Amino acid sequence: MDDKRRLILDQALALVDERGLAAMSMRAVAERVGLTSMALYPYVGGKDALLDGLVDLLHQELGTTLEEGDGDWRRRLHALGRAVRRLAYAHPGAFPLLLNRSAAGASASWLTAALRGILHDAGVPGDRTPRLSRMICAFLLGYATGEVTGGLPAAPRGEVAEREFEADLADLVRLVEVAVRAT
Amino acid sequence: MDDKRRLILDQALALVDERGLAAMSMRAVAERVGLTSMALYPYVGGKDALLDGLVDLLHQELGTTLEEGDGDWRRRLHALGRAVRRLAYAHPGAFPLLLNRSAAGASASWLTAALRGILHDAGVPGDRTPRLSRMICAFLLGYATGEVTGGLPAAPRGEVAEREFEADLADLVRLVEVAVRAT
DNA sequence: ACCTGAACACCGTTCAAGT
DNA sequence: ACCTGAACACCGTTCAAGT
Repeated sequence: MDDKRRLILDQALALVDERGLAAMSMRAVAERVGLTSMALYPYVGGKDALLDGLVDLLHQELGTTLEEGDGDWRRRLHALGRAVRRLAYAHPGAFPLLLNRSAAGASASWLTAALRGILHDAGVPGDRTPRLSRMICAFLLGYATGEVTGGLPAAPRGEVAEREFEADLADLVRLVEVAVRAT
Repeated sequence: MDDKRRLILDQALALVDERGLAAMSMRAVAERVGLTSMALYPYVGGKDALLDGLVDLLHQELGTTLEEGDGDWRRRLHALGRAVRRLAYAHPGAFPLLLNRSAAGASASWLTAALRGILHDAGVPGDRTPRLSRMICAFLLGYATGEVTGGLPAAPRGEVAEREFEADLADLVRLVEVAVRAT
């Protein structure tokens, strides 16, 4: 079965959620699944590959969470930004992996594709969308990571942080509008 | 002597530069310094604290590298952005620590202070500078981290990447200008 | 004061062996 | 086919002991 691999990855993510990334040893994951650590290797292939699997899982969850609305691009950009931030708070231990590990997997390029689609619909000229989408991606991942790890200095907390993030998203919209007008 | 602590941190950073973060064990650092791992504890106090020390070292190096020019704010923002990116390429193994570990140290808030100073001189209203400076900080750290880890999808390489980053910085300048006009 | 040896409880990973 | 026991070379950290 290949859903065994999925089961292992799910349990690994749950473990990281509950006890942090440092607590995720092969042995601890195996115990959660009811196996020995050596039994995991055929399914997930070593710890490094397991971590890549978690990155993939997070990207998938982002895609699932996000209601792929066909509303106007501003609303979709807001929705994407909020989804990224929610993902960070849902998995504070695992989320930093997104920016720290190579985004080679197919589900990783989903984010880029979604972002480019939004910019396209906003009217951003085609030669500008790759760079602008990478910029926004870097901001969203960097911001959410910093919020969840405390890596960004002088970060607010709770409801204030939420309002500030909304204002940031509005600034991103403005950045896109400037790119459109500069055509 | 307290320069012994500094010597240990320097050797730890050099080790990470040469062989990656995963290779930085207490024992490996100690061997580089000519001691046993147990001798490090009084100076750096455990591995976690050593990593915090590396974060501090990177922030300090950023402050040193950056010619604190008194030119116009646009040039200073460019200089700051380039300094952050250069730091990432100088220490690709250690740089991701900046966003992944709590920025509690005094040298961490230096970056924020520098950024706020630039925005202030740009004419950004005082109640807008904290949020805008955090935005730019998140982008710079997120972008440079992603570039160095491959965590940002579809990232270009070499000289192309450099030109794209310059264009990104120009966009940041535009973002600031918009914030000034919105007063 | 500064350092080390020995020890403890853990790692990731391999591989022959079990069913 | 799927799993485990035993083993290997490593970890971080403590603490009594050395000089």
